[in-house]
Amino acid sequence: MGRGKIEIKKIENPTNRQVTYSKRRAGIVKKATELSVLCDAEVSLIMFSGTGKLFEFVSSSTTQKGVFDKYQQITGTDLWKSKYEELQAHLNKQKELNAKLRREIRQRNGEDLEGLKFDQLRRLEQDLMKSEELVRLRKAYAYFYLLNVVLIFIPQFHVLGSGIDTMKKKEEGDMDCQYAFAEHEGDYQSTLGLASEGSQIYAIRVQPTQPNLQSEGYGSYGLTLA
Amino acid sequence: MGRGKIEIKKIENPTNRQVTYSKRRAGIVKKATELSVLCDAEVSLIMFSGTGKLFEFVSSSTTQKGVFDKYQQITGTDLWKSKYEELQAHLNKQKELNAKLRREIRQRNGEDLEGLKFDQLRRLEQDLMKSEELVRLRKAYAYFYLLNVVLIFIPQFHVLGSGIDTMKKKEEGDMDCQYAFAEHEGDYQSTLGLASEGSQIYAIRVQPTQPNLQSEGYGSYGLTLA
DNA sequence: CTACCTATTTATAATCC
DNA sequence: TGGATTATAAATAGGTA
Repeated sequence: MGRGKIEIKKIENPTNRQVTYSKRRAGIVKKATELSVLCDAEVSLIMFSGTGKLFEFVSSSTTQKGVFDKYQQITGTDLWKSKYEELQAHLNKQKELNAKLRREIRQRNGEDLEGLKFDQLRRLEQDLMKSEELVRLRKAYAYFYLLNVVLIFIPQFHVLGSGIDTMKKKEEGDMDCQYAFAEHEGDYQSTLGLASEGSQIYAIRVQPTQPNLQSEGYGSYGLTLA
Repeated sequence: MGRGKIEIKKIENPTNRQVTYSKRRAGIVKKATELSVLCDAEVSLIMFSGTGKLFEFVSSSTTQKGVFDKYQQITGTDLWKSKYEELQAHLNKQKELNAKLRREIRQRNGEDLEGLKFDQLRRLEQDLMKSEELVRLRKAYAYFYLLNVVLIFIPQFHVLGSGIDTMKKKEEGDMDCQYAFAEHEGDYQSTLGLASEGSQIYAIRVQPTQPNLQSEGYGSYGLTLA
């Protein structure tokens, strides 16, 4: 080397250390190049200086990825296995969940019922009936909405039967409005005297020209029972 | 180096090449060690000989995985990106699908119906009714099964009404059995004269002591309409 | 293969610009 | 920093065991 023997231990002076690093780095890269050419070997050399700066060399016949793939293949370990496995496990869970959901849908669709016992089938039937009722209720909402009618839900009136007649009888009841649909743009004069069977929905004519009678809740309108 | 200047090109003699590889490999590993100690650098050196044999060196302060993670972090590239991205994309698709399935279930359960229009709701209602019918049918099967009755499905009889009376009237019909439930272990004398409303299911008394009358299909029994 | 030997080439520490 | 110089240590080709 140079003027006097070198002790192989960390150079304390940062400037000298950096200078030595630059020189020796060039040297080792040259050695790596020679080795790969002379001996037809694949060589990968990666170096980080104390400041974190990267220097690398890799034989022209390959790439860093190529070297590492081969490295992992030969050492028989996948260094990123855990990362991969975690993702894979997550995926498998999702797939499993998916299968369950699909099965549930099939059963709710009247398919794939072979495995179910009488009691389970009875429960499923009741479930479906309940759902049907909810959908019907919602459909009624949607129907009125289509016809530009504001709907008021009055939960206190439990079994009122259906139709406008019952509604008229209960005109003086405690009308604690819980839901009010926003009005549809269009003809506010439309009025409909229908209600979903067995539910507490009433069609109410909107009179937007009248001053507000109520001012709390989800917006307020001048309302009169049709 | 040695006796005379060396030309930096592949050594053709395999033995000499191998010898040179061994010597220079030791040399470069020594250089790498010195570099990492003297200059406090992280060094990774991976070599494959022409025969595929692996030699490696890595600074004691780190590991090959550590070096490569840092390498990828600094170069800003994930060399195994595609591998993970593929998996990740798959996972995301599953999650998305999952959300859709959940939504469908919720809707079939009468929840989360806000976004649906009248027509969609009507379709959903019809779906549910159809499903309910199927579940009811299956329930009837299960009920008869519970009671140790063998059921025969006769698809040709389309609208027969319900009950044992109709069945008796059609006793002479073309009975092309398509489905036959395996008998339940227990009392073969049980007979039930009920059928699921509007479907073609009949309860038939099993007479296992009698010789087989039919021998094709899913198993054959001696049968008499109850 | 590994170890040693030795003539030579290379690498490089110290120094200066 | 970045080269050029130079004295000297290290590396190593080729050989032998």
